[in-house]
Amino acid sequence: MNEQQIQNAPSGESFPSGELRGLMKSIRRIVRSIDLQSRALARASGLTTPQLVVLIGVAELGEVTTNALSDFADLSPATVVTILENLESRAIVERYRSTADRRIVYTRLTDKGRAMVTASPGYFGAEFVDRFADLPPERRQAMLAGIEELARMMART
Amino acid sequence: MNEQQIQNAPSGESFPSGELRGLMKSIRRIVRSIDLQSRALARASGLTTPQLVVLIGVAELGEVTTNALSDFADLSPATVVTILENLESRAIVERYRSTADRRIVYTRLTDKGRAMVTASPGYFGAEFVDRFADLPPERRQAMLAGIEELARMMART
DNA sequence: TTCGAATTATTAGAAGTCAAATCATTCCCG
DNA sequence: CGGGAATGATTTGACTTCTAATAATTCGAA
Repeated sequence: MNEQQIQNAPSGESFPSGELRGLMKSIRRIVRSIDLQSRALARASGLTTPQLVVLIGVAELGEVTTNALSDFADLSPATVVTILENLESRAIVERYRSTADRRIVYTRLTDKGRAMVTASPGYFGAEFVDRFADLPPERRQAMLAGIEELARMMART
Repeated sequence: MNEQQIQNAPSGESFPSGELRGLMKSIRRIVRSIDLQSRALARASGLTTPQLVVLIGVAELGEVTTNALSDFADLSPATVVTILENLESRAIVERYRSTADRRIVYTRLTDKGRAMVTASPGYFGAEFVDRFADLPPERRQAMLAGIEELARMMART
């Protein structure tokens, strides 16, 4: 009878059993919303959300390694490679091996990539941004603090 | 210059431009954590997180339609069908058409499925559950409220 | 009654993601 | 020096998810 069974065997635990249920429900809604938003973004701009995150990573970090982008974008190195190959095939980024250490591959923006970053849409849909902007600042802060804490607690599992 | 460009053109907007950046970062960490946790869960128990969510949906809703499970699990109907076919092939659920309305396919647990639900692990890893349990109740509440609000705002976009 | 619209489920096809294995290169210690 | 360990990137293979199109059935209004 391990700790995880708290959801099925709630009695005597240190917090209400429904909390993790509700948390999973909210997370699933967020995950799906992000997925749908990413597909909509791709239809509209040609970039999925992860592609956009990686692209902005390249814009911010300059000449950057695959692993650094993996950390920045919270994606596995394998996935970053897939995304970079896609962006490279569209001439949005270019890649080249370091001469000092030939294991390392640097990625940087092309001119076209710079233009795309400048013109890039935001991560979120306009409806969401509007709703977010309408919240009182303290509500926004509370929300952000909650999400950050959750992210911190879930990572490194 | 549309609303979404707030992240790139922060000046004169109604909230700090970094907030959406931080929000996306947190969401990406959560999405990835859930994905990794789902894979770990699958290795340990043979069920991914979405499969477990659907299975619990069947357990709670009884004889249930594909669309009802789609709402419950926050997955497209197509994905629910994929998951149900998998669970059916493993004799965890069984499916049959309604005689009253032959468009409808009901799903219910088998005996094996009932046993799996009883023995099922929780959605989250033990480390997370422990950390969550250690939070003061008001922190947990604040976190849940923030996540729920975000989920509400992001859905229906 | 009948036929077009709506509903329910499914299939087909396309992307994205990760773990594990692998390749190339560099580091470092004996 | 020389060779095993570490590092960085990539490939392989499997899986999940979605949209769009399709099939089957039922509903409802003329």
